[in-house]
Order: sequence, then C-alpha cells, then structure tokens
Amino acid sequence: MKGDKISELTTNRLSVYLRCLNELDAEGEASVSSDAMARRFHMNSAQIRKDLANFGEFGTRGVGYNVKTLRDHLTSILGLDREHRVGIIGAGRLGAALADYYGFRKANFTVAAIFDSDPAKIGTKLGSVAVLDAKDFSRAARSYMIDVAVIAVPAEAAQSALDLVERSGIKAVLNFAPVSLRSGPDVKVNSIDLTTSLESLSYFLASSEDAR
Amino acid sequence: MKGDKISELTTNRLSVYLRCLNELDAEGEASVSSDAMARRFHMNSAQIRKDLANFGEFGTRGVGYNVKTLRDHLTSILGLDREHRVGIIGAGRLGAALADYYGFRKANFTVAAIFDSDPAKIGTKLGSVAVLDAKDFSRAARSYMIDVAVIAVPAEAAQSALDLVERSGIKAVLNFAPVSLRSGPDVKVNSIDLTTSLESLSYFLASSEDAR
DNA sequence: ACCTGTGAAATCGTTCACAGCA
DNA sequence: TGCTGTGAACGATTTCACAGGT
Repeated sequence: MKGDKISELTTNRLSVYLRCLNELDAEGEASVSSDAMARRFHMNSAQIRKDLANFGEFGTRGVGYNVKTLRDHLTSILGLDREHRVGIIGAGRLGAALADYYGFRKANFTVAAIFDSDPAKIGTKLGSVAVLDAKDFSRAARSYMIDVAVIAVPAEAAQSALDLVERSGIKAVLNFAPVSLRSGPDVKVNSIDLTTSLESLSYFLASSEDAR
Repeated sequence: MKGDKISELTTNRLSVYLRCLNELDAEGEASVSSDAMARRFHMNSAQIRKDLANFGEFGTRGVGYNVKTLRDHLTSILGLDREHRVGIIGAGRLGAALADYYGFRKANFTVAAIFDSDPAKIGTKLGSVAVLDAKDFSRAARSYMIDVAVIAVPAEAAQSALDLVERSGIKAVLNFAPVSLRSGPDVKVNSIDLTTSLESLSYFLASSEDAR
C-alpha cells in the first residue's frame, strides 16, 4: 500500500478524520475503533482502515486506534505541524471575510498579507493584515514567505492572478473564482465554486419537483 | 440513458457547461462541437456527450450543438429558469460576504433575508437585506418563500441551524460549517469545507517536499 | 472475543472507439 | 466528411469478508 499515489478523495477524508479525532479527544476518549468512528460520524469503517493503511499501521488489533497518537500522525501526514503562510489576492468582501477566518488559524495557516489593485484599499488594514499593492505580489510573497495563495478576485481577473502566483513560485492555490483555470503541472489549484454548488442544489430542487 | 439517477459529479459538470456556453455565446459563437468545447475548456468530449445524453439529444450529427439552444436546455434542466429564494443563517463576515455575492444574482438566486441571534445585529441591514431574529426563521421562511438555506454559523451551531431549517420544510442547504451534519433523507445538504480544502493543499505541499 | 489490515468483489465513473445520421 | 450518441473497455473508488494479530 505504501508508495501508492494518494487520491484527493483520500486526503479530504484524512482532514475529516483529524477533525473527528479532535472532537473525540476533547470528549476525553482515549481510543476508538474504526467501527465506532464510522457509526458516529456516518462513514464506512473499511474505508477508514484503508485510508490509514496508505500511511502505516496505526492501530492495535483487538483494540482500535489511540486517539491522540492517530491525531498526531494525521497532523504530520497532512503537513499541519508546520505553519503555512497565506497571501489572499482580492480585498473585496470575500477576501475580507477570509482574512479573519478562524479556520485558517486552527489549521496552522497564517494570513500574511492581502493584495488588491484598488488604490483606495492599498495601505489600509483588514483586521491585523495589511492590504498591499497586487503589483508587489512577487516581492511580498518572498519577504512574507507566502507558500499558499488564495484567489478571491472576480472571474475575469482570476487567470492573471494565478499566472502571477505561479511566476512567484507558489505551488498551492485555493481559488474561489468560478472559472476553470489553467495551471502548471507542479502547481496544485483547489477550486471552491459557489456557483456550481448552488446550481447543483437548484438541480436537486427541480428534479424532485418533476418527480411529482 | 433517460431515467437513470444523475450523479452529483454530472450535475456539477452541467453547471460548468452552462458557464462555458455563456462565454461562447458572449463571443458570438452560434454553434460548438463537443470536441471544440473540450479542447477549449480542458474537458473530455465523450464526457460532455454522455452527460448531455442523460437528458435528451441536443446535438446535430456532423454539426455540433447550437449554443443558445443548449444553454437554454441546461438552464431549464438545472432549474435556473425559476427564481430561488435564499435565507442565510449567520450574519458574521461570511454571511455578510455572501449576502452581496454577485454569483447568487447571476444564477437566479435572491437573498431574501439573513438570520442571526445577536441582538446587536437583528434589525440592521446588510446591503439591502434585513437581518432577522433566528428565532423567527420558520415564520420568515414561509413569508419570504425561502427555498434554499445557507448555513454560515460556527461549527458548534451548525447542526441546530440545520435542524431548524429542516423543521421549516426547506429541502436544499448550502453549508459552510466544517462539520459533518446529519440530515433527513429528502434534504440535500451541499457542504463547502474550507478547512478540508486547505488541509488538502497542505498535504500536497508536505508530500512534494518529502519527494525530495 | 474483538478489531485491524488487506486481498477480492462490487460499484461507480471515465474514456475509447465506432455505428449511424446529417 | 464530421460529429453525435452509445455500447464496451478501462480505471478508480468503495465495500465486503476474512485471515491474522492481541
């Protein structure tokens, strides 16, 4: 199992497992079986075991998994034991909301700077984070040691924002603009597409109406 | 093909196709082949044809698809030819950012009201949208004819927000809280999980470091 | 007795390749 | 000829079922 390529579906579940383990730990549970975890969080126990087996043998037969130990392993596997530094491009409402999103901190992500090209915004602060000129992105990315970029600009500006990010040598991008972006082969772009999520809900409503 | 259950992956792609067709239409393209579309937007042409075939025969052999006609079909299939009315629960930064998100309007979604339980926020307005008391959700859901709920509250409050939504008879929910929620069988909950997206990026960075 | 780790089976999704129509 | 619509091949992912360790 070790050495295989890990799919995105798997890494997404690892993140969920980590969250569940934190919850169990907060409740004082010392150990948990894949079956107990599956029942409690509506998952499949074989899948939990298979996912974990990609990275080693963390359980004890007859007993289950030690909550703290497994949590620490997952934290390390996901690379959350080191700080990531985030640059947000786009100081609109979404950028502002993200700038003080608590989930960043919790996952060991620090928002280092926000970038915009609107002169009225440059030089201001959003919470404790400075709004910088998007033209200075590459330089600032180096000086702030940014390793993750968040694209929170309108659809039309997203591809050029991504190009800028790539030219700065950043390899991990979270994109909120509803467009399919072209990126280099060693750059990972995760897109969160509100429009698609909404339209998918709309389909659900439309199709359940038709069924009557 | 007709009558099969359509997977979420398919409906998500339909939404993307619709976006692409709008772009082509804006450029004055009257017709397009699955192959041309696939090349341009980095997709697979067979998949486009398969996805569309779930709903009918929209193309002309030897020619391709009429851009406007196909766009209208997709709009209708996705249920975007009728207005959806959205209630946002949680008037924090995220809720506020969503309240004036242009993508809602574009996809024929109208934000009807925002709900919070903070007395300091109740009675104020976010843009043109009133902030109402979360206690009045069920009543307001009826009077504002809300059919889509957006959960933009902290993780701890998300399950009870969802319970409230379900008790109000709403069947479509977009959830931003990083928790796995339990919902009834006829209710569709789409979750957008920032934490998981970020942690998945972190895994990518960690694993590409290891590879050196 | 209990629970992990894992081949094997089942399911689901994508891509190929081509028959058939314009 | 060119392109759709689709069965069949392929690939990926999930689930089953059980051998083997504690």
